[in-house]
Amino acid sequence: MEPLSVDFFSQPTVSVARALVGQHLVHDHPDGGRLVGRIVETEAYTEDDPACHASHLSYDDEAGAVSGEGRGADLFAPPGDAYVYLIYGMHWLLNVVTEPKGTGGAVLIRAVEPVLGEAFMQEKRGPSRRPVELTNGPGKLAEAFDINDRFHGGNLTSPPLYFADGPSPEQHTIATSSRIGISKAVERQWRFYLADHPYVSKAVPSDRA
DNA sequence: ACGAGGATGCTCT
DNA sequence: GAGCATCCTCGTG
Repeated sequence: MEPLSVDFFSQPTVSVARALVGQHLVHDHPDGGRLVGRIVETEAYTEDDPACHASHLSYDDEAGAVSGEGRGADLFAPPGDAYVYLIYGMHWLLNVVTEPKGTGGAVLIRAVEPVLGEAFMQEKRGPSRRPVELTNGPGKLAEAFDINDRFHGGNLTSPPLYFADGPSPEQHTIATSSRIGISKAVERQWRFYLADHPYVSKAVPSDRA
């Protein structure tokens, strides 16, 4: 499996979010072997986006550093870097940083369909869990793939954690909606998912909540 | 099947 | 102190 390159992630965030649907997420786990999931749902977050952690920050080109304070500063990192953070005090969410260094943005990986390593994912998530519940949400897939803040700031363009080619996206219908679980910029249709796919998360988009 | 509410801790938008 | 890019359990029908 050849990793998707830095160039792939240096593109505009919304384009990357759409292009990642149908690709694979791969984790070569030291204990669990190779874990692979097909990405079925993503969301885009950009620098000028009120719902994004980078929205109140900017980049000082002279200084070559982020102006302002906050966790969102890491969204200005080089494309292909991991942005992993804790939400609701419990769940890790995996994002991949987009656009050139100095431009803030990332794509949230919201759901995948297990392709390889399902037994290990079952072990991580709990033995009595139904298969569809293993990875049909951003917190769930992080737990199933054993992803937490130890990956934050590392690159996602080489093992052990990376993205790889999947079936051509043109073979599938990619639908869009408002993003899930946000209170700002709910009008932006920046969630991308495979229409009618069973592993897409069940939550309701924020403009119809 | 579905909805309500709680868990739990970091960030400050 | 409030809000948060979530998930699970426990009610009710």
